[in-house]
Amino acid sequence: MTPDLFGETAPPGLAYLPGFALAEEAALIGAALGVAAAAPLRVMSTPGGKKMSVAATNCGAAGWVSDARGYRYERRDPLTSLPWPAMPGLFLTLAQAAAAQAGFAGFNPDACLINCYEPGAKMALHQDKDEADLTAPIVSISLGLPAVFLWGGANRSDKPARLPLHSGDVVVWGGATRLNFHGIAPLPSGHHPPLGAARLNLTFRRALRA
DNA sequence: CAGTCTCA
DNA sequence: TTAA
Repeated sequence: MTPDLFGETAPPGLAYLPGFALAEEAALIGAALGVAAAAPLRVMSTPGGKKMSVAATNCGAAGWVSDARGYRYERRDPLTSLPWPAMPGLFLTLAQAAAAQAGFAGFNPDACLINCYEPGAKMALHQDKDEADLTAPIVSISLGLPAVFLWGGANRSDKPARLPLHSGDVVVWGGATRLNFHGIAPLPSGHHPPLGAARLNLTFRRALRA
C-alpha cells in the first residue's frame, strides 16, 4: 500500500495516479463526445441476454463489443459497420504517459472503450481477458462524476478494495495483476459541470496482437 | 462459453 | 454487503 498526496491508498498491484489527466479534463471530454458523435453510445447486452447499465462506444483500431454472440473485439462498429473513429491523439499521449509513469514503458494501445455511467449504473466484478496481448497493461481514465472503483484479486471470491475515483484520476494495472477482477459500484447521483450527471471512463488496451 | 448480471 |  502506497499513500499518495491526496491521502488515498492505492491497493497492491494497482498504480493510482490521482489528477494525472486533470489539466486535460475538458479536452478529453470534448474528444470523447466527438467519438460518440461518430460512433454513438449504445447499451450492449451480455451473452446471457441481459442489458448492461452503462452505454458504451469505442475508438481506435479495435473496439470491445458484447452481444448474444459473446465478448470480442471488432474492427468495425456493428451499429454503423464503419471502422471505429480514430483514437484522438490526446488519448494516446495520456494513456502512454500514464502507463510509463506506472512502469509500463512502450504501451501501444489500439483500443479505447468509452463507458458512460449515469446515476445507478455499475459494472460488476469482471476480468479484462478478451485482449490478444495480455502483456500490455490496462489504463483507465475517469471523467465527470466520482465513482468507487472495486479492485479485486485473481479470483472472483477475493474481496475487492474500494477506491474513490474522481475526474482526472487515472489507474493502471498490468503484469501480475493484469487479470485481476475489478468493477464499479453503483454511481451516486450528482452533477459535474462540464459533463452533467454522468461519468465517462476511458479504458485503453492492446486488443490485437502486438 | 460468459457473472461487464441479478438475486438471495 | 457478500455469495452464488
